[in-house]
Amino acid sequence: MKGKATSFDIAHYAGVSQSTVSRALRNSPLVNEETRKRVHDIAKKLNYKVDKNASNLRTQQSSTLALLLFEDPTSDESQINPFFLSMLGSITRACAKEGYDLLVSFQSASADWQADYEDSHRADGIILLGYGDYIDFQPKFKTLLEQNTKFVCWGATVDNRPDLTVCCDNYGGGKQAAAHFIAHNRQDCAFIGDASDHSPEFFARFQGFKDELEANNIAINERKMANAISTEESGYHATRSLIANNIKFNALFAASDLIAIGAIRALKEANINVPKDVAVVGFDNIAIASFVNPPLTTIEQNTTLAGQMLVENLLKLIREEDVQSTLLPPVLIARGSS
Amino acid sequence: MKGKATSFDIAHYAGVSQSTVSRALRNSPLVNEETRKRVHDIAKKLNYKVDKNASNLRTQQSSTLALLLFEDPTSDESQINPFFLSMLGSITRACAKEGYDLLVSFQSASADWQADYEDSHRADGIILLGYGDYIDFQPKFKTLLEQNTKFVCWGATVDNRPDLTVCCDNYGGGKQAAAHFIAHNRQDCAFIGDASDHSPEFFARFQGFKDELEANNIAINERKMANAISTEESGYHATRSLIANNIKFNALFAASDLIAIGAIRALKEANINVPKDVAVVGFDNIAIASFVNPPLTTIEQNTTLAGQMLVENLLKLIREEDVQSTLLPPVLIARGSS
DNA sequence: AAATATTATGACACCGGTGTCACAGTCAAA
DNA sequence: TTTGACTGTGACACCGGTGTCATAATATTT
Repeated sequence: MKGKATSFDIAHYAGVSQSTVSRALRNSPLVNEETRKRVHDIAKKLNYKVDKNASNLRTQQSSTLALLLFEDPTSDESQINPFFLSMLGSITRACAKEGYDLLVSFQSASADWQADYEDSHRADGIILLGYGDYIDFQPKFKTLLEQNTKFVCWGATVDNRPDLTVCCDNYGGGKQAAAHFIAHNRQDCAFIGDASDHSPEFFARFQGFKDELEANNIAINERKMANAISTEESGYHATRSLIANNIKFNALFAASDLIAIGAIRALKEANINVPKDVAVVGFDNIAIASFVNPPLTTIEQNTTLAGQMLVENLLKLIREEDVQSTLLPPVLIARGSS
Repeated sequence: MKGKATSFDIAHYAGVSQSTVSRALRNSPLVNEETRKRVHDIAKKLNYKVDKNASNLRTQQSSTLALLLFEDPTSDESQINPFFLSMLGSITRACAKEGYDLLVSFQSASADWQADYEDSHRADGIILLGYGDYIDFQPKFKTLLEQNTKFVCWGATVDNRPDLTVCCDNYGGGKQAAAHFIAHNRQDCAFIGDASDHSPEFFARFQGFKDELEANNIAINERKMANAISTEESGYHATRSLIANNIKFNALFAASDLIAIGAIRALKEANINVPKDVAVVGFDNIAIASFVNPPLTTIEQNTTLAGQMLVENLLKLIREEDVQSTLLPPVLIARGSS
């Protein structure tokens, strides 16, 4: 057999029409059981596989979802944020479970990616995944909505469409971090992350943290805050600058685990003991967190659930079913760093 | 505009035939520059995107590669080996650079995955990625070859087809580990991993390690070897069993970083100091390695390069160009654990 | 001016399936 | 026996592009 077998080849061998082959292979109830079996057998023998392109073209759908990963533009090119990798893993699994393929693609937030996947029928829907400056995204979200492109995003919110967002209750997570410090009698708190609204997730974490402190009559000093993006390097430098400015604190909430790990490095370097002098709490619970020294206390995001929800919600959107806004509950994992 | 725009719509607005639109959009030299521009402008205005399914169907190729990830069947369902995640990242990037999309899929080694991607024209070629029991694969490799399916694999070797394999020089890496121990005067070596040929990569690492020791007149005692798969848990238990059997050693080579990290946990628990009492060397240089305590000395595999080579070689195969067998040089990264 | 080459375009078959419609054959109800 | 329902199948248009061939219009050569 030269080239791949087509349904016509099978039709030929089975002595039926190509239409019948197509129906038989999709187990249409219209075909006779005996015919169905014969066709299936021949298909197997010829190692026949339905041509996805032809089938997708006709049915106008692809059984494929696209995952677009937006990385922090300033982060190190060579390493992907482990939190996203973990999400990627869970999304892949969730897709497989639903019988969908997953196209993975890295994008820079500024690029002209909108609808490049869905309009071209490469994918039935898009999952957007990224930290960072989602402000750039709003006009693109608008375009996507206008085109009726199906998409969900992690973290970022889309105006008036809470159903398109799956995210962790960052605000609640921030509160948990604060409550944890208060419970351990650490009231002199620092925050490292991005407290501006450039990064809505970090912002919400900070907001929850601050609100909980204030609810307990503890103010957070602006000088005890430093900006960082989600890398170890950035956390390290931010913390160093606090230390260099002789800022004192006995508790540190980092907006992500990578930041926290960098912070711990800076603290150690300055001979500040963790957790004795400064308790540190991170966010994400990436795999590394439990292996650093001391093991990192952190607010866990359930990536398995998150991936599932992203996929499920997206499929609902595709099927034009109702979708609820999805907030996942974070859980504080207490370890040695606090 | 209801529904997506097609090339006919553009043809209509541009006052040319659909054929010309198709040519213009692909910048065929056959079309007049002025026409080309006009068509492009209208396409942009209508937010037109070429339907990939139609185009792929006609051209019989998909500009897509499939990545099949085979996980250690016994490993924890919820976590993906960080080394693979890192590979996944670099493969994704390499694909993007070459203008290919990447379909990602998790598979169990035993499943009936062969050719499910390529024959169906979902992808032009397949990348196989996995540790573990590649023995199961050989018959499937045969099927793939018979079908003339293009594929490359990481680690595993395919009979008589070294060009289909990209892998790290595991044997050389093992030698480096041994040389490192010898240089630091640690001659009483243990090995944790799988020294059987179920796992060709681990086996090669062990073989190199052993050969280098023997080249220096050091024998490795079989009792100082324990089996483990590539998880922290497994490394922990294997090491514990060595300790429980009162086996003594002052150097430990783990077949992967995860195993090494588990081993360190077991050693610490038994109050054996790393690196003073036992020097530990791992393999992979996963992200976690530099953050554990003590930081792990390890044999680095260059995942960026590996991903690139896998993609490049696969594309060469697809284009029917010659491919060389590719062995990547590992590099020992000395850190605190040795 | 005629012959030839070049350029730009349209018509149309084709890729390999899916879905609709028509229809022959069988069976049950009227 | 006729009518209507049901079953299983084939013919055929269709999805939205791509590639080939024919052809009209223009430029170049003889």
